[in-house]
Amino acid sequence: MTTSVAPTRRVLIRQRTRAEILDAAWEQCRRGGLASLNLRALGAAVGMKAPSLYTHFSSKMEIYDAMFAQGYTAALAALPLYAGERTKPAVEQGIRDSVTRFIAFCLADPVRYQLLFQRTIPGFVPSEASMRLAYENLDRGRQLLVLLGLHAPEALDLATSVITGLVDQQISNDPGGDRWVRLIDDMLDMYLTFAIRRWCAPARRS
Amino acid sequence: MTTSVAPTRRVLIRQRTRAEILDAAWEQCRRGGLASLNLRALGAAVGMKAPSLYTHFSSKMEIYDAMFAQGYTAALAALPLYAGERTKPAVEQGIRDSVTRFIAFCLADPVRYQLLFQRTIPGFVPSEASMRLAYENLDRGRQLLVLLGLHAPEALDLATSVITGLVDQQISNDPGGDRWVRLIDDMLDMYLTFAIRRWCAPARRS
DNA sequence: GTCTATATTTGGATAGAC
DNA sequence: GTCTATCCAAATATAGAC
Repeated sequence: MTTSVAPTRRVLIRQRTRAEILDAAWEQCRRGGLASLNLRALGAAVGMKAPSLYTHFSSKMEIYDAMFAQGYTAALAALPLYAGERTKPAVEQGIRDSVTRFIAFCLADPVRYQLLFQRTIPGFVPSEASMRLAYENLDRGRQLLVLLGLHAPEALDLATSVITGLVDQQISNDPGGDRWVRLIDDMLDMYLTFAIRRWCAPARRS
Repeated sequence: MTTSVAPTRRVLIRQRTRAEILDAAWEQCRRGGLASLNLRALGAAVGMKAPSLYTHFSSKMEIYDAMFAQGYTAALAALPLYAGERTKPAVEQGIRDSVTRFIAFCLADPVRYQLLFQRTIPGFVPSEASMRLAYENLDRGRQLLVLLGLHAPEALDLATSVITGLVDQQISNDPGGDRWVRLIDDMLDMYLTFAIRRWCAPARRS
């Protein structure tokens, strides 16, 4: 316990080196795809040899895990909790903004999207700490829907489904373009109209 | 030209061997993931050594390509052209059936889905012949929507987006379960209601 | 904390005998 | 057409010197 009291200069340097390595790792993945992460090249990019990386990360998978945690932390930052009025039109607009921002966040870095939201790295299993960030993220989406009166778990599942569907198609079939991005407003109209009618039970009917 | 007149016994045997290899390749991928395809193990599975595979396929990527073509051929078979009545309710039911069948086809073999509909194998680029099968598949979806009066390209893009979104979420977050499969009918209600209102211009407006 | 050297594994592909 | 023998090229990870 006493060890963490004084944030030594040495510790700060280590943290900076770690951050540099992760930056280089992102850069390398963006260029060659998520699976292309390579310790020799990564070492070279930060001016060291591959074995030296093991001073900072105990394995390649731990690097992926740190990237995973960074990505979800960024996602949470991109989706602040809604703090506007609680009137229905305001909340609905808040949701529209959040979803639009979330999709922009995803498309801004397809490799990050792949790491965070698809299961594509063979041996990679996120640590518990990282998974907590992921759950927190999903929960933020849930809270948004609750503000609209959408408490049903199905409402959230359908929402994640239409959002990731749109992002996936955009990335897979029109990378860098806007063929699906253009459909965001239609998608939101479609989803909100349906979800509110289906799960918001205006009076007491099922 | 004259060479293809007589389908020799030798040729038939070659075709059977090819088919055996591909079956084993699917099996191997289903077990270890799409990227796990390995020529030594594949050879062993069909009772030969790795180099012998090169008699039948000129490279590993050519095996993926053959699997890709097989997969899309199966997809086309799973989605026969609609041949029922042309009344609107009948056509709409036909679409619902087709989509439901298509989703079942996708979920029946997640590895196949990954190969056909996601970009996940590093160096793999489908051949032109294989791509034609992929386009033919998409076109079948387009034809279905046209029967409903949905000619807008956006209607097709939104449809592929909601369908793949549902499949992706099911595979990624509840493999083998039905958490998203249960939402198929809701998803169809949502999409069809919206798409018809949005793009079917009942009178001459917009 | 970083290096050199190396172990270890893996896996695609080719040459040439049979 | 299939084999054995090999080549070649990654790439992760460890040992031990400095």
